[in-house]
Amino acid sequence: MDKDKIDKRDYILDVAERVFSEKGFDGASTRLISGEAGVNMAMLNYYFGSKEGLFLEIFERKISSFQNILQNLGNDESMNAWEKMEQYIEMYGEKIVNNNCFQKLLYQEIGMNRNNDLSNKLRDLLLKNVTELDKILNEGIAKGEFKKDIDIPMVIATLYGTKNYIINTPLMSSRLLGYNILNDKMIETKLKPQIKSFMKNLLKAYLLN
Amino acid sequence: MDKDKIDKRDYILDVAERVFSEKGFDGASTRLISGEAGVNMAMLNYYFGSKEGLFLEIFERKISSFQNILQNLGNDESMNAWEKMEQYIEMYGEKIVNNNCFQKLLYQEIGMNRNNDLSNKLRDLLLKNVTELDKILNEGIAKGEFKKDIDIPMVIATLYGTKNYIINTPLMSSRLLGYNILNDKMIETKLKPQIKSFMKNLLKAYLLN
DNA sequence: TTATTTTAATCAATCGTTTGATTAACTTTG
DNA sequence: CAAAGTTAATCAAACGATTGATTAAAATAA
Repeated sequence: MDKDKIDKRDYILDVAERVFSEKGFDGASTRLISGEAGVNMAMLNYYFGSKEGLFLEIFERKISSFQNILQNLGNDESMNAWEKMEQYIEMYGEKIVNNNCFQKLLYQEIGMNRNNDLSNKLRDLLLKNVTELDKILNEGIAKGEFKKDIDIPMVIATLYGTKNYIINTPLMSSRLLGYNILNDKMIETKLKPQIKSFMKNLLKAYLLN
Repeated sequence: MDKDKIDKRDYILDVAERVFSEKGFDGASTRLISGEAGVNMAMLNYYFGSKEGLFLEIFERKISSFQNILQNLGNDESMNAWEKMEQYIEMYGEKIVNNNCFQKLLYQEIGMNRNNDLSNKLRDLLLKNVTELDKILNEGIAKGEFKKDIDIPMVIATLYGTKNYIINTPLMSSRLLGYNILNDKMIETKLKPQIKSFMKNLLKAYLLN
């Protein structure tokens, strides 16, 4: 059946996403990925052409869902700039737990600073999200909600940098925070509320007049 | 000469540090490192035992200089907590340019979350730095300089996360900031002042009463 | 000489990929 | 309907290339 074929492709992508994020691109061998997925090694090349093709598809699968989530927020006229920021932080806090290993994989690849098609594509994708945030911050300045001298690029770097620091170095962060952030329940009950609350307080103090 | 031998060892370490941080541990083959350093491949194993031994020595070379830099600050009685924070941010801003590729290599390895001796050693080292910062923040709360409800671990994560985000994704950050942070002159004249100034303003707004 | 440093050649292991054969399901033909 | 043909899916096996590591010989220094 066609359905089964799609499911199997998707299943391989699921497994590969996990293995890549655990081991990195180089560390995740095609033998390991195919082994974990319970399929023959040759299937990876059969379905995705190459290891890099497989890697690419993992990201492309997510792109569409990334695209329009933030655009609706940016164009919403019923909220002021700070309310949009709060909403942005809420969504961003949710993603930490939901796309944990995808986010890690994403920034791991970007951190390599390769100049291949894949890396450039990923950078463009992330910059699209950044542009939405940039729009909100500029709107806040224009409307007099935010201080005039705020450093927009640095605010963006802070927002994403703090999140990445925590989820990319879980063994460090767990000792820093005092609880195990590799535990899903801890992420849900402690990390998510903590990071949302902190970011709102931090940016409220910095942005608002 | 013994001198030359030490110099050559050190030179290999310099080159390896750069290559590792550019390509990652797996991506940096012994052939590439030895080629860049202009020495025979076998020299790496002769001097450092193995590839991992070489990797380890790169970090061990830096550890001693890391140790006591911050301790002097923490024990200084002539400054109040916020002045110490400012001083901390100054030193932290300087390190961005000075130990650029070492910092990158450091967090790249920690991000792997391996459970070998090396990774555990590195985590302990970083936590030592963190402890100093923790001390300053607690002192500020105790003395009534800082708000009582500040989130200390998250402040630390923000400080290091923002820095790492910028230096680990230079191609992203350059587009975000509007200038090329791979250019040393740009780092010196623009990035360093900007990140120092921003961090002081951000934390001043969040920490101070 | 003796001891140390450096080299080229080679090792087994692993990498991503390709191959040719086989299976199963669907389509076409008679 | 049944036989023949066609297709995609899957497999074990092997490919050439590259990996980190080792060797024994050559070069250098003491």
